[in-house]
Amino acid sequence: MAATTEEQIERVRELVASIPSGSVATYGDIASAAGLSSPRTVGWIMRTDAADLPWHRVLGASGRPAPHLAHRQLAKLELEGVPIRDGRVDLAVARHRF
DNA sequence: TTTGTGACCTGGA
DNA sequence: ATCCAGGCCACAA
Repeated sequence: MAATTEEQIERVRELVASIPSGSVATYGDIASAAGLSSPRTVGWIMRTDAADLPWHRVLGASGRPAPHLAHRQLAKLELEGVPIRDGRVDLAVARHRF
């Protein structure tokens, strides 16, 4: 696969949209499942063309999103029933398996 | 074109 | 546990 194509972006959008409420996924998992070359590309998509997607269900591998979003993410996730421990998401339980 | 930046990941100190 | 360095890909100036 060469550079990122519309198909890849579409795939990522589908994956993010397919995450059920109460579950979360990591950038690395999405990148791997979508066939992207690097997890960084997923972050790029989120920033540019994922405003209408449940991006708040996407976290980093550390179970903690970016600093500026963390506040919002955790609040929404907690409302959806995602297990949060000490400001960190319990990936072992909330992680969605594709 | 080159450079800097970013909603990342892994591994080592 | 946290911090740093290298690798990764795409974009804006």
